This record gives sequence, C-alpha cells and structure tokens, in this order.
Amino acid sequence: MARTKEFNEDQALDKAIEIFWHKGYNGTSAQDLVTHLGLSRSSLYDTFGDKQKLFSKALRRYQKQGQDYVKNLLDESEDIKATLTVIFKQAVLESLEDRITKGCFMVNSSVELAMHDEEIAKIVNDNRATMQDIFLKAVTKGQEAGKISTKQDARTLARFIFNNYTGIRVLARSGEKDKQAYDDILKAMFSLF
Amino acid sequence: MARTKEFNEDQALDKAIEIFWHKGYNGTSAQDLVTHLGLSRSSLYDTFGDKQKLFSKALRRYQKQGQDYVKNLLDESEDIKATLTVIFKQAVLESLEDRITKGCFMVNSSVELAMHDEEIAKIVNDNRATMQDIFLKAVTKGQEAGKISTKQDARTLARFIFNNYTGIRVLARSGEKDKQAYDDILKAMFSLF
DNA sequence: CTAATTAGGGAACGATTGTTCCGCTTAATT
DNA sequence: AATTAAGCGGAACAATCGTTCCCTAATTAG
Repeated sequence: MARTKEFNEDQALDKAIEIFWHKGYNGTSAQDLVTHLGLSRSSLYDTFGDKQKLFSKALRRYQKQGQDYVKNLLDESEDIKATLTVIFKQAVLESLEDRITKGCFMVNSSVELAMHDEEIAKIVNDNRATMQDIFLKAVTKGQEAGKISTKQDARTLARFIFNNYTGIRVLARSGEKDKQAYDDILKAMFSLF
Repeated sequence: MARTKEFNEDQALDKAIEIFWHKGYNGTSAQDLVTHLGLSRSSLYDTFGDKQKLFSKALRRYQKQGQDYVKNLLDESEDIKATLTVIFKQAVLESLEDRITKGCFMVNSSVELAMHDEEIAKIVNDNRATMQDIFLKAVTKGQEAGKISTKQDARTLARFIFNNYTGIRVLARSGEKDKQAYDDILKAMFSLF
C-alpha cells in the first residue's frame, strides 16, 4: 500500500547507541542524531517518537546485548572464576583500546539520567537486578563446584563484583590508560574468591 | 573607589556546587544558575566568566573539601582500618539519607565531562591521583602498624579502595536505598584488609 | 492506471540556550 | 561634594534546541 523504509531500524538504533553513549543524552542534539543516524528529521520522529523515546529504546537494546553476552559466557562455563576473569579482562581491554573512551553506556546513563527520568531509572534498576542475579547464580554454581571461596555468601560476592565492574567503567570513562591500574583492581578483587 | 559586592563569592560557589551536582553541567541552564545562586546574570558573568569557568571553579572547590575531609581523618587516625570504615559508612549514610540522591559531584563530572573537556579531565585525574595517594599513605601506615593485611601491596589496595568508593557513589546516584546492598559491598571489601 | 498510504527531504516553529550590553545605583577615593 | 569605578537588574542578542508540518516521492492494492 505504501512506500518501504529505506533504512533498517535496528541499524539506526545501533547508531543511536553509539552517539548517545559517546555524548550522553543532554550532550546529543537532534541535529547530531540526524547527521549520525543518516536519516531525516521526519523519519527519525515518525519512527521513534521523540528524543527521549529513542534514547530509552537504544539503552534497552544496549542492555540486552550486554546481558546476553555475560549470561551466555557464564551459563556455559565450567570454571566460573576463569570466566569472570575473561569478562573483566575484556572490559579492561576495551577500556585501553577505545580511542574515544566511552565507558559503559548503562553506567553513564545511570549517572546522567536515573534521578531525573523514571523510565531510565527503571532500566537502570532492572539492569542492576538482572546483572546481580546473573552473577549470583554463577557464584553459587562456582561455590558448589568448589571453585569459589565460600568465605563470603554468594549474594554479597555478586554485589561486590557488580560494584567493581561499575568502578572500572567509570575509570575507563575518565580516560585512565594505565593497564596496571586496572590489573591492580582485578588482582585485589579476585583475591577474594 | 567603587561599589561592593552584595554577595559572598564562596557562598555563591557553594550554591553552584549544589545545582551542578544535582543537575549536571549540560542539565543546568544559565537561568537555573541565576535563580539558584540568587544573583543577576551580569554579576554572575562578571564574577565567574562563563558557565564552564564557574563549573570548574565549583568542582575544584568541591574537590578540596572532599580531600581535606578524608585526609584529615586519616592523618590523625591511630587505627586506619577503623577510620576507613567510618569514611565508607558515612558515604553509605549520605547515600541513604539524601532525598535527592546526588551521588558524588566528582564521579558525576568524570562521567559527563572528562572526555569532552580538558580542564575537567585535569581536575578528575588530579583528584584520582591525590585520593589514591592519600589512601596509599594510609594503607602503608596501617600495614606498618600491623592493622592491615600485607597480602596485597599498598598501592593495589589504594586503587581497590578508590574503585569501590566510585562504585558506591554510582550506586547512590542511581537511587539505591537498600542499606544491605551497600553493607554487602563494604563487608566484601573490608574482608580483604 | 489510479487511488491510497507511507517515507523522506527540508523549511519552519516557538522555546530556550549561553552570553552581552545598557543604564542606573552604590560607595570608596579625591 | 564631586569623581570614578564597579555592581547589578533586566532587556536583548544570535544561535541552537527539540519538534512539527508540508510537500513530493515511492510503493502497492485494487
């Protein structure tokens, strides 16, 4: 009956993730979006509603990608401690390699928007709950397999892991490029398991 | 020779800290500043230059206040571990009490601006270096007094402490009000000393 | 081929942005 | 008391903000 879209919505969303991640919500203008997504103002607003709706849709997509990545690795893991090391070393690698250090889109959004936007607060809180749950299940499995110390209970460790992950992402966002700084944090953290 | 200012510059700076802390740099408009600081546009610009200069001056003031607080406590401390507990418990308390959770102005600014503004990046990096140095000296003292485990070297612990502090402040900013969540992190963290 | 419907380019909107400037007030110095 | 320099309230600035609207292009159903 009508014309077909000339762009792929998910690809556009990935572009939105990129620029919001880099510049933040308030730092990204409508013009930035038009330029970076490569589609017209009308297409942008017809497809996504408004800036806020586009942002939360992008953040949700980012959330799912990140969670799937971590969950899959841990679900299939035989050695939780080793897999956690992989995950954290990967985060460090990204932090060191990124020429424009973007940190973590979720952490950035927590800090910038969670307290001012209920929708974003929901996503952030849901993300924290889900991630801690993923870590909780993994740690429990690791403890049962005797691969992780039972000195601390699983929930405590899950929260502790998440907290250090957050810290590392902020460190990355602030531009730290000294590998030793990250490795020290990881060393201290993993010495607890 | 001329008229005297009707306001105190430091008091105005404290007001600026408040609103920038709460709303961020991009989220705070010139009108917000006029309203909140209670002085006219002309006075504001005559005194502080522009928005960016006012912001970095406010952030520097905040930095000094925070560093002095931690440094004084640790310098005068006989029991480093106990003093660190006090500092972290205080941060948790603030996080739980604040009706509008502002997190940490320095952390917020790192995330929002460090990668886009060289001046802010300088402040953030200087703050990290200084804080880690304060922790380093304290941990060393604690280890020498046999109050802190020597399983990890002092620099590693200093970075680790700073990382967990950052994480907790992000947690606060995202609105976490469950005391147990903070206490778990502290428990895990202090179990390393 | 025509009618119907959506996509998309781009001009245009009012509101708000950060900043400047003018004109009057105030107060210390001469 | 006169002079002078700065403070200050508020109007005004151009630029940019997020958003809407109009008009033509494209596509498919009938």
